[in-house]
Amino acid sequence: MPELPEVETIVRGLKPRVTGRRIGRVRVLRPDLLREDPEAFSARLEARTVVRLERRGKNLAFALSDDGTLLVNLGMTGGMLFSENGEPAEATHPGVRFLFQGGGRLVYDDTRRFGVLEVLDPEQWRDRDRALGPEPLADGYSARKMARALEASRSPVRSWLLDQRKLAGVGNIYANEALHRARIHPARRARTLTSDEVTRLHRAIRAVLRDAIRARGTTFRDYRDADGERGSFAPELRAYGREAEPCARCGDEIRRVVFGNRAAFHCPTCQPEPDEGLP
DNA sequence: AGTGTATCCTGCAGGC
DNA sequence: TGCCTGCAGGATACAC
Repeated sequence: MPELPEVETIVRGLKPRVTGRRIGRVRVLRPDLLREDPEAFSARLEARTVVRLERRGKNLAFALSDDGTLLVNLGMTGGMLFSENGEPAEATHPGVRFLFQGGGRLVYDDTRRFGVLEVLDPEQWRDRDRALGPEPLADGYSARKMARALEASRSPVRSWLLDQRKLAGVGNIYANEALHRARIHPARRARTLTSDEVTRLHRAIRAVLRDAIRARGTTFRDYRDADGERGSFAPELRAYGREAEPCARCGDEIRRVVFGNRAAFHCPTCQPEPDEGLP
């Protein structure tokens, strides 16, 4: 569910609420969200202060006063809900509750429980951070850098975009949207993109992520921000979820194809099929 | 190296 | 109304 724009929206909402606050009690209602036992997890958080909160790819990283990091991946249906008084009204499947000293409650909520919460020591966090690709919205992320990385891969470009080791934060919605905006078929092999196409794709990714952040994310069904509010980007989607609807650019019918185990949406006219070269 | 498949889990929409 | 199937913003492990 949550991709870069959704996680960014949650982080922005949470930051002023949790930064500088000391964690009191941690209650684990759903131990399968963790990779260690609930007692150990809670013990590594209680009495620590959140000194900083940042987004890395699709993850939330809470920097703690003892140099540990609480890393949260929201999976498909995870969310972080904050309430100053009592349980957040939107919490339907609470998994972990963080009670702050002096009031304030943060609830990790997740219907399907594909999410993961873990406390990392500095070395573990450093390794995890290194394993992720660059941030697409970083100033230093140029079309040139992207071109070099694409050249090294024979994967379909949509699969490349979903690989968090190549680029951190893009998921299925925004991969499809960026490819539609850039007029590139999702199954094109990464290394076959022309330099014009790479330039368009680089620009399209950054534009669609920024547009979606401005709209506070896409709510298809589950996604809610830290206050339980929906994102408003869904009506602006041009390809994702629009099978059989007219393409906003040319009017042809958007098609849905499946590869890499995920649905891909494209306009057959604007995003022509790659000819894989007959024998 | 890349890709299809399965897995974790719940809820909802659509067909009959 | 009820039952069944398929599908979903993610990540990973496996066999070929």
